[in-house]
Amino acid sequence: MGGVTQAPKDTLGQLLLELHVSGGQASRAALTDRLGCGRSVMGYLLGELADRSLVRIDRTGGKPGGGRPSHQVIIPPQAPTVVAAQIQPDGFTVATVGLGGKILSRSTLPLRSPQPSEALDELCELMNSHVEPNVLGFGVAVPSPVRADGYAPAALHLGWPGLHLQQLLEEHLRLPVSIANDANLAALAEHRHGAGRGSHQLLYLTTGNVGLGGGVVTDGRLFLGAHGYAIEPGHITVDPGGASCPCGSTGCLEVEADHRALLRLLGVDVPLRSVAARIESLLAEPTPEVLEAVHRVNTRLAIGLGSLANIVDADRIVLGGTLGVLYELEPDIVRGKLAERAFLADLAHVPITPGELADSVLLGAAELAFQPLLDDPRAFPAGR
Amino acid sequence: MGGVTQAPKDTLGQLLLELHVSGGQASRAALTDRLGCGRSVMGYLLGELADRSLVRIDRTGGKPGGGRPSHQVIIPPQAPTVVAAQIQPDGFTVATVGLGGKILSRSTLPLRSPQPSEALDELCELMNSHVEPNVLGFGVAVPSPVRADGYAPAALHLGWPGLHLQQLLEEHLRLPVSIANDANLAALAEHRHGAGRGSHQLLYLTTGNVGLGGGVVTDGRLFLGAHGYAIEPGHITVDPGGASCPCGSTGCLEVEADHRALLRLLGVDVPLRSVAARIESLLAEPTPEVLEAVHRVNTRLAIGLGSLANIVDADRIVLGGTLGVLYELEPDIVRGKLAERAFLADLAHVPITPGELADSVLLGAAELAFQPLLDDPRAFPAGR
DNA sequence: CTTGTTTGTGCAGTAGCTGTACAAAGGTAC
DNA sequence: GTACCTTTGTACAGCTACTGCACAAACAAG
Repeated sequence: MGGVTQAPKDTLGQLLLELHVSGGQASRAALTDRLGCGRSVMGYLLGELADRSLVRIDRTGGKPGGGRPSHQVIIPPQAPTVVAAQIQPDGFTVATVGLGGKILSRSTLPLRSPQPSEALDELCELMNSHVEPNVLGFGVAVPSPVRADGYAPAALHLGWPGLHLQQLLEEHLRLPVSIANDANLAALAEHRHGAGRGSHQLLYLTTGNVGLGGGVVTDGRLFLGAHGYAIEPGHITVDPGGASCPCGSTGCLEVEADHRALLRLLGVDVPLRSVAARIESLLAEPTPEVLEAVHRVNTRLAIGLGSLANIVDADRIVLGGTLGVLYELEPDIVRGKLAERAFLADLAHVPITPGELADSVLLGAAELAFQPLLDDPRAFPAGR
Repeated sequence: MGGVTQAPKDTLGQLLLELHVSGGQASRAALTDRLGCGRSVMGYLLGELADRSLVRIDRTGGKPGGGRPSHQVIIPPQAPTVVAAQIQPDGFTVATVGLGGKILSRSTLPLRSPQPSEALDELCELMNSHVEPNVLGFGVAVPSPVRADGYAPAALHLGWPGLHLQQLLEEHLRLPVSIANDANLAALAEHRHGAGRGSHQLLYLTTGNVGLGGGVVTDGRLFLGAHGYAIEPGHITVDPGGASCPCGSTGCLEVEADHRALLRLLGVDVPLRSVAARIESLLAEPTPEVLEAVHRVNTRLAIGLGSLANIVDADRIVLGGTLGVLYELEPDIVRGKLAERAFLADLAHVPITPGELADSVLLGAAELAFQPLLDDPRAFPAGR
């Protein structure tokens, strides 16, 4: 976990972050405004970034508007990039991502071996093949909780045992590696580049093929807790007398409201890897039975949302994946149940939106790898 | 809310905070160690603090130990103080508190009028009577959620309507006023001066006469959420089919596990203001019936703790007030149930301790008033 | 009285801003 | 086209909050 808890130390990091979340391009005047610094400071800071080939200044364009037109600040092609990887039950996705959050190239690899060591070898080979001279490091998203030291105690849905995943990967990769939980990273990505932009306290929930994960982003930083395990929304109790959960508890939100719960209500049984696809096809043209099952699941979700809202006090809630689709089938119901459970109106009157990013997890992994650069751009080679 | 979310901006604030949590006295060498700075920096910083009469250096004493004995750094009597106030259903407590967290004087006032405006007039008079030349400001703890702008939407147990409490108090007080929720402030106080010292992620729960509140302290800062309403542990759902709660929901932890819940199980009915006292007397020599009721309540509490642990990932859990007493009657039961509900062993294997402070709420209110000084000591008048 | 260890001090130096004055680049009015 | 306004970038001196180094002070052990 590469310092995601640390806020940028100085103004320079803030500037680079601002440019990064603006998609890699912004007018100099707008940046000065958003940083709240003087114009001369901006000149100094941009000089520092330019020394490190992190920005290029375009002195021509700019929209008029009365006075001298502002320069455009652009992240150039030779700026640093990172290699992001996503581990999924059925395979890997690897991508090269540039500052600004743009995916420059991507490749996928089906999981061929159930043995972690063999599978990781293949993953590392693919990741290494993405390395170019300007790659800073690797970020890896894992469908498992991840401890601050890089240990993944239980990639339940992969069938892997507890592994010192970061250490294992570092043995095969020659650049710095950071790893974290996939749902946490998706939350971070939606905050930086998606539906959570500008939020001060973002609550994010999502479902994959199985399980229900999420994350909280407070003032731009992932809420990681003491060990890195914070925000396991799938395992808050929504009904102590409910179904038993593989985690050992009963009535967890995950067993009551994830994709499998929905399929169970419908009496559908499909293999793990095609759960999400099946859900999607069912929701495309929902029958009355499907809608009723959706209603049951949404009701459970709203109970969980209520508990979370009372703890987190979010100013935005983003629902990733098909969770957003389920919500949009009956937003008023979910909002109503949330309002019942929320302790105060302010806790419930929060914008709820589906996620905006198709590759939130992958982009989040890239954010993880970019974080050291954003935290302290000056620590990176000043080059010519 | 006076900037409790802001970490000290500079090293000077960190130093003053370190001295503050050390009880107002520490050796210069120990401080240098804990700040991780050079000895010359410490000299410079102590000079800055001395210029502001915030410290006195005692060059004599010090324990030997091989080399030159280290000076003692002491907060002198003329250092700034604050006036802290606690609003309770049956009256007010007001105290003058010094740096280091020592209560210098205190007074109480029974609540004479059910009218907020009259009651607040009396409170302000008492608070003003505590003002001396070196008082920096006021901190007030309220048995209600408090919004970041000082609005208290529902002091349910006082019977007061929503009030712009901070504004109302400021009209009668001539020094800066900060207000916040009492349970949040108790959490902050236990972190700075009590059972939560040194914790990076503290989860605190407590009960008063009625209700169940708490707070989270992350890296030394109160977790306040988007509006200031974060961490209402009393209103997470522990049983959707459970008793209805005045908040409009059902099966809230508060109605299932607070003091009234315990008395309800025992068929005892006493007026609000004597609930806590009655609980205390019952627990002093518990009968088998009392123990059984305690068991029921502890079981509910553990369900809530499980949900909270899975979200917060604390490295310490502190139970304030009689919650700590209930826990200590059967710690293994609570720990066991928590382990069942926690998603991972690391989330449950957390030290659980009763609170250490008799006046946690009052001390927390003082912390609130001290915060601007700790955030930026240089902003306060230099020279003697 | 020497040696060793730990601690405080003086002072020159530096990074990272900050403010001010001014120049540049556009539009608009006449 | 020229004068004038607005907005923006630039140059440069100055400042604050550290940082590092060399050295002196205070004790204990021998």
